[in-house]
Amino acid sequence: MTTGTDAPRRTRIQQEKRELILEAALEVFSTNGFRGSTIDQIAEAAGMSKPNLLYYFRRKEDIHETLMQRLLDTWLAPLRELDDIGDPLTELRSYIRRKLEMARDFPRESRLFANEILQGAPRIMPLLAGELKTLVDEKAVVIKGWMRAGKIARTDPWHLIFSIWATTQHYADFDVQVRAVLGPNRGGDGRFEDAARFLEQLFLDGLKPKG
Amino acid sequence: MTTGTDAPRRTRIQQEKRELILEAALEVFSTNGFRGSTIDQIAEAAGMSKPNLLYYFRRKEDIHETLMQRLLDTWLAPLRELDDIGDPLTELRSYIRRKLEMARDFPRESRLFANEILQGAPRIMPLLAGELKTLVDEKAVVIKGWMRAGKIARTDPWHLIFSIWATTQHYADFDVQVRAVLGPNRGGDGRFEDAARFLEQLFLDGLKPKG
DNA sequence: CTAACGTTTGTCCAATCGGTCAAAATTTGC
DNA sequence: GCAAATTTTGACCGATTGGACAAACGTTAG
Repeated sequence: MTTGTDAPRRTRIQQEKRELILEAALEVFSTNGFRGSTIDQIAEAAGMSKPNLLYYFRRKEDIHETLMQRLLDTWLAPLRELDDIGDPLTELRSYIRRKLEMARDFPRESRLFANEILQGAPRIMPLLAGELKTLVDEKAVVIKGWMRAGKIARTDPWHLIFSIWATTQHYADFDVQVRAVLGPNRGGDGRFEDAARFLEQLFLDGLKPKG
Repeated sequence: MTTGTDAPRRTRIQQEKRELILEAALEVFSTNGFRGSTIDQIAEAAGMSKPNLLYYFRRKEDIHETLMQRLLDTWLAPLRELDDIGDPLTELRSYIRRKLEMARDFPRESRLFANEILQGAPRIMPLLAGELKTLVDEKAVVIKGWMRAGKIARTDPWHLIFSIWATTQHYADFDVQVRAVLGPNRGGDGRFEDAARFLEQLFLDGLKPKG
């Protein structure tokens, strides 16, 4: 009731232009943060005038809000897919791989999310303590089951999920640093394959020598 | 020559007030980002008027620059300490522990750094490709030596360092999310001990069951 | 006391910001 | 073609921003 009608009933032009604006806003917001971005920047990136943009989104915050709502769904999709069918280690390995692919293919989304969290998540705090916590708690139960069954080592499921998030999203959020440190040779397109190989080994075997 | 005199020759009051301003600016910048922070906010946090603040730092950027320069040194100190003396696994374990303690004790510094990197590191890019890369390459050689000696498993030293950075700084940069997901019970002060235990196990043994 | 120096503040400014509005241009339904 | 509805724009507004500046304040050495 508070967020307007369920069926926005938009024209074809409205849908296209709104999509154009959201795409431009993702680019601008993810690199400058919310307060660091201006409506003019977004309008220019979308190829339209500022008043024209404000015809489709009345306030700057509306753009950001729409962007965040869409983002969370796609962003949590890989975790939702983590299921009890199949081998646990394989399941976890493919979750890590999927998350790393998202960091590679959707770095702007990752940075937008990181920006929001860094600043204390003022706009999505309820979602974190609600929807997100519920989902993670749910998956923690699944993982605990695997531990009880002796399929994976006993450890803390919540921190395990955190570590997967941290290591994979690092390649999107800290991409500049990763490329700078790896240098021109190793910092090229192959860095994600290297990361995938490393992470797989880390999460499966750790660092202790085989002997 | 381009950065003025080597000895700024400041009075006692100047040193104290500059320190006060930097402390206030760390608080403000780390929570709002550079563009999201105003001189007025920093001045108020430092308990002085805006023109008075501008008497000690002529431009907003000067405060940020001074802050970043100091930050990098202390931030990289744990990695510098990573040495060839002592047992490799112990050495790595204590590096992880030190980094996690820094995330716990200096979260504002971590967020300030994360903010800068997220936005493409416009102000410290030369440092990343220079000083930072040199240091990491140096330590990568040390780690490679451990691998050749059979002391730790063979893997990519650079990505190993990335994963330590990512997992430890996650508890500072994404603190709001961590606390929200862990909930009121487990999200209290004990979360860093839990994280330390988990990370130690992850980096040493991975997830494969012991059997 | 007073001159010199370092410190603090009130006032002001130009630029930029998010957002409004009425009018013009365009598309759409008939 | 034409009228209604939709889309686009130029001009504008008040608020906020980073920063300048001169005057005032305080302190200290002589």
